Amino acid sequence: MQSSISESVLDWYDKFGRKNLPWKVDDPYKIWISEIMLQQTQVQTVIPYYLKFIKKYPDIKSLSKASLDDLLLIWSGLGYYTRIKNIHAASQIISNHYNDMFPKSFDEILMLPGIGRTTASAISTFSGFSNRAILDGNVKRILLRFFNINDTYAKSELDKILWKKSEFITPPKRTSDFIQGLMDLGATVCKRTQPDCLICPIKKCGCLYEPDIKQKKDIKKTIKKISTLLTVIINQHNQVYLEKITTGKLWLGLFSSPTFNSQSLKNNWMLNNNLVHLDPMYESSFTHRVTNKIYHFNVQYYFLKNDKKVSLSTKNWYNLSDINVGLPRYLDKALTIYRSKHEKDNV
DNA sequence: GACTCGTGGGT
DNA sequence: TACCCAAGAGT
Repeated sequence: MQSSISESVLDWYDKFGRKNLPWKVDDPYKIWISEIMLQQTQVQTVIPYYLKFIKKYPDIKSLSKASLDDLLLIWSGLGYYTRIKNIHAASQIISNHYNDMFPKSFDEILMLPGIGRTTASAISTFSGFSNRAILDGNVKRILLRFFNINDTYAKSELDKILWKKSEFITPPKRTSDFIQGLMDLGATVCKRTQPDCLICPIKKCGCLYEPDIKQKKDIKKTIKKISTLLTVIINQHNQVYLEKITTGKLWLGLFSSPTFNSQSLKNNWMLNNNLVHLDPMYESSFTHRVTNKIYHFNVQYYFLKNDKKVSLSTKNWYNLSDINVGLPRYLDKALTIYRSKHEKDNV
């Protein structure tokens, strides 16, 4: 007689589950913020961002008063910036239409921007408003292995099958603990690499996974290499010149030193701003990977003395020791290089 | 349905 | 190194 998956997962969760995560609280607002942060982002990365975010914006009311620029600043470095734009939009909806109370019904939660089926299920179930299955990366991996599902389906069809399976194994009682336990199991036992099948609580439930059988590999995707000129300008007040990114979708709304795809475009910009007389203090280069692209940044650092010929806007300068706008990680890297060189120069 | 969106970590 | 994946959703 095989034990049921739900009982086994719940027993295991009671003993080994991650119950001290900071978003294990009775507040749908905080659960919402954590669930958005956790999309495609590992727990250890999220924790410091979550703590800082909740400290500054402890409820819907404080959040709904924040500007998008404020929110991009606190999200800076976490990635997938559309998430925080959606949080901002959702906060306005909740403030205007739900009287600053996070909605309780699954359908209302699902309507909010940035919230799909898994996130809506997680928020409403963890909040005690519903008892729904989820289908995140952990649950997908567990189901694929447990039921030995062939990876020959089209993606949409596979998702349908996996959702059915997830609903099938998800119990109507203690649903919150079950879906949390399932994710914990995926993260700590049924891992992507080197799964610990010997200690797995649902092995005895009829798991069909055989770790020794090699899985077929996906088709390799080509990685684009992109070369970019990054122009870091520092003035005599230890301020850096930054512009808001307004083109494309990547890093849209964050702030950066000017970037150029070619030397001639950079030359034109230098000419238009009366900067051609400047020589770089030094140069550096580094790479920054973005999913299927690798940016190779060639950085030139300029020092600008008080120079009235220069036509850069006076509004675009930010104190290096306290930059109060959101930056992409690549600019952090570039500024870290500057700071380390600057400190050496002062020794 | 394929593609995009960031960054950190693992192999 | 080059590639994969992580509490996915939107276009």
